[in-house]
Amino acid sequence: MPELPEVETVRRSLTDRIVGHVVRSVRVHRPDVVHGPKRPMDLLRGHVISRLERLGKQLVLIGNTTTGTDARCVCVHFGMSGSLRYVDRASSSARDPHVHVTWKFLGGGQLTFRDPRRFGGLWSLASTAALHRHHWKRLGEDALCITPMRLHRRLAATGRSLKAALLDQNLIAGLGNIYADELLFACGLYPLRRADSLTPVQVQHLVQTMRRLLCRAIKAGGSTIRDHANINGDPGRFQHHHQVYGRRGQACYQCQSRLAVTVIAGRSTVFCCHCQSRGYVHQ
DNA sequence: CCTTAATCCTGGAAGC
DNA sequence: TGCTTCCAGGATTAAG
Repeated sequence: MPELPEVETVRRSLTDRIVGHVVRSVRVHRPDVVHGPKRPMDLLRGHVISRLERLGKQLVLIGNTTTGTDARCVCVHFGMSGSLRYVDRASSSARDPHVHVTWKFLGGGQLTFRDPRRFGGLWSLASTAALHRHHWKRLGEDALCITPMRLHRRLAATGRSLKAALLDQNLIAGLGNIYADELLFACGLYPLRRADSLTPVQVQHLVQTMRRLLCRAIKAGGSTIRDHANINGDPGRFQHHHQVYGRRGQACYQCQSRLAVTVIAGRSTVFCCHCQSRGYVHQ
């Protein structure tokens, strides 16, 4: 379940491998995974990869034509089980039924998009302007860029729980179930507390803690629960640092009390009743 | 407009 | 062992 740190891990390592390289061919094995025009030239065939950008959990491959400057782009949603894999030289192995798109580069490199559960997909866009004007129009600010003041403004505008608000990509982009739970624990905040009840100082602490958490996770190559891996197949290591995610019923590392679980916005939410009550008034 | 719930999908784990 | 059932969840869409 790639969230911001996992996608950023992929962005950085893939940048090193494909920026400046020319896409020689594109094969779409499952057309329904691609949204928008899906001919090879729409998916960057004949383009040189100029850069890779990320907003929240979405990664975009930006290409320039070898003659012009206007850039097509391919936006990658990883969903639950999506992954990108890069090899310098493709080996002739039996086709993986979960590989939906393959790019081949001049020089022999090969990039594949694999997604067994198919919650993810690719969006083919004519330009970065189209990306920002349409595809990313409603997406919130990136979790690593948002300022305390701007997050406070957005949280203050919703009556939902803090957990539900943090998971809403239109409010803030990048957090999923893992990092939302880990963040709330790190801040000592009760997940069901109303988002609009946080003071500016509390949001400041939230943002500071969020940046630290996400940066530590990126340094560790993200969290590998089941599917996430870097482009060479290496798993992340941050799952060993999780305090609450996936630990329902186990002892809190801080106070040893049993971690509770509840469902918020359709997602199981693990938290410590004792440690996560900061500023919450019980009724 | 705001919020919640259902939907998509497969592989792994748990239960019998 | 082998079968069934359940569960995980990001983004979109529909419904309230």
